[in-house]
Amino acid sequence: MDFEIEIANYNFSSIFLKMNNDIFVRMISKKTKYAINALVYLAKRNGEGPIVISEIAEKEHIPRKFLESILLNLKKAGVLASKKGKGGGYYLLQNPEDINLADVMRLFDGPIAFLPCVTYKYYERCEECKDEETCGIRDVFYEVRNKTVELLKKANLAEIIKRERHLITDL
Amino acid sequence: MDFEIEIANYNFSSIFLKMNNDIFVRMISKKTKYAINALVYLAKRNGEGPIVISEIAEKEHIPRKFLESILLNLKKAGVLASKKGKGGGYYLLQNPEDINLADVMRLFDGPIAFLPCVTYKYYERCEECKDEETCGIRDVFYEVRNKTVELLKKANLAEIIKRERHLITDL
DNA sequence: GAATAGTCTACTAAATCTATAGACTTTATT
DNA sequence: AATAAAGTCTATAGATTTAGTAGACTATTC
Repeated sequence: MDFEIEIANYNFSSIFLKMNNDIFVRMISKKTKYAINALVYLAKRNGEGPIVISEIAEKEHIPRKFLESILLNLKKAGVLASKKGKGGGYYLLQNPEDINLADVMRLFDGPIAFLPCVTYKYYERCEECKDEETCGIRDVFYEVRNKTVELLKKANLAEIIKRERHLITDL
Repeated sequence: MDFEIEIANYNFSSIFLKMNNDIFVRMISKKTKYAINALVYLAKRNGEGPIVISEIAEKEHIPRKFLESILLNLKKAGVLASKKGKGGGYYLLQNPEDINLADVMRLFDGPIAFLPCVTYKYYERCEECKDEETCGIRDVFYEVRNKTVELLKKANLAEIIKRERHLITDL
């Protein structure tokens, strides 16, 4: 991986205005990241029966109590199932092929689009917008949303694990 | 524009978990939206000399005082110039072709990537990550970032205005 | 019935977003 | 020189979100 492509025409002052504070603001939340990591972990051990929270927390470096609530959310969303008591834990309820990053991100962080007027299920007009029908900005962000969702939908748990294997092989 | 494509394999519970509060959390900030709208406005009137803040604020439905600080930021970034006193105002310092959405978004909202480990200039390791080199999740988000930046870089002010004209024609 | 393991409710500290208020500086015009 | 126009700078604040933590409760297995 390299980022050479972009160096060519980088015009702007490269300094973010918010240099003093945290600039990683619009990224996916830790909740989503933890969820994805936990799901990949469970996908790798799919079929082995329930896995306890503490194992996932430890192996994936996720705060245990925080992970609890995340897994609970995934259960409510129908992605995971759980078993209480000894020998209990969490396991996938769907096939690894059917759980993709677009859905996980939406579950925890809401719509993937950059603007409310180009979301799939949560459409909302931009307050300041003069005419949505002819908005060139919207047109761009609509394109970006579509491409992003397309790539994230392809990225299911099985695919992520496959990529991991490829990356290891290429080392 | 329609969203039919996606309906086919939408597996998850379609209800966001954070239904009670604002779900439009990860979208671009109002600051960025206002900045883009102001820039497009200035691009349309490029060559007419300085435009006063209040005119932009009024026409684009942006809170005046808020817009002030945004334009100041854009000036500091070298995108705009200003003139004080009577007959003053703001105007583009760069060609409309050279001001693109990727740069504007970065300026106000920080990196475009979904993960700190795939940013172009603000790389940071994910704390919880076990091995970045073989991370399938990173691989996916790297792809998404590249495609997104590609589309957003193409979207310069001239392009946005061109799209607007096309959309009007198609009505 | 004891140990294991998930469930639920409540709380908190820190940060960010979206502004608003007001004093100050520079410039053009009369 | 005075005045009005217009951008600049500093400070503040309410609302919301994020990333947790604490602790009591419930169900299951041995």
